[in-house]
Amino acid sequence: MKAFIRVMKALSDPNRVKMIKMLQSRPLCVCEIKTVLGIAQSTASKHLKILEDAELVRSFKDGLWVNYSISDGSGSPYSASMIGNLKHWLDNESEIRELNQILPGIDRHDIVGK
Amino acid sequence: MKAFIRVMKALSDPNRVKMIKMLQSRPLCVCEIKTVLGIAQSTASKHLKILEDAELVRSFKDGLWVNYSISDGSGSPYSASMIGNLKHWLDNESEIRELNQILPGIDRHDIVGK
DNA sequence: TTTATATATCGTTAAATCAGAATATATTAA
DNA sequence: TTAATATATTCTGATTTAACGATATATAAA
Repeated sequence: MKAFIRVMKALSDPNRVKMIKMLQSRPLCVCEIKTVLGIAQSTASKHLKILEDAELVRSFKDGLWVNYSISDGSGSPYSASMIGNLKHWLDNESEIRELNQILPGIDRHDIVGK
Repeated sequence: MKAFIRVMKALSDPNRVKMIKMLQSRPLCVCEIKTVLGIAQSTASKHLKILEDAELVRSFKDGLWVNYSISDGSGSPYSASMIGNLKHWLDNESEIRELNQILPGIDRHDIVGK
């Protein structure tokens, strides 16, 4: 039950759902994600931790960067199912379409501020 | 996006998930649900409202009783999908098995206190 | 009409959640 | 070693959530 609730809670926040949808396009670092969503770095980092605890995403360190990507689903049937659903769900929502417009122009090397 | 979040939030509480699982056995009134879960009547009523707002359950009045049942899924693809998943998910969890043991012995006419 | 009963709503309190700023940690570059 | 940078963690305040008791509403029974 706890694992299921963890997945549902992880998907109960708009920014976290947007993160999932973004990561289904390509892996991203924290600074790319916070830039697209327009939120503080600490906020993005915490959201990603919640997604990772629910086994919806995973992370790999690459020097100074941490790359987040969609989980392969092997960890939890609940996260695997929801990831599958979210491949198509919400695609027609304006909030999601905006992300997909911005995302191709985002490059971690161009991100300036702190 | 809001409809999706509403469904995820509705399923983010253990008592509400238990309600869904119970209602997948048979329709129930509020007093049966509160009795099985051991919670206050007002608490049960509010949880059911949240489930109904997410289109996961529906209700019909029958005199003094209000019968809650699982939604037919026509209202929302998100709720329809989650209801389908929850037909089998969590069946092996001890918390859910206990419910299914208690439930057959529950009859609204035998419920005494307020 | 009066009484009893099932449910919904309101009021309150405690706990959980989310936000950003500030700080700590870890790695790379100089 | 020192400086710069990406991320994680901590702290604090504001908002949301969940619980229960008390009250309001609606229907059935007497």
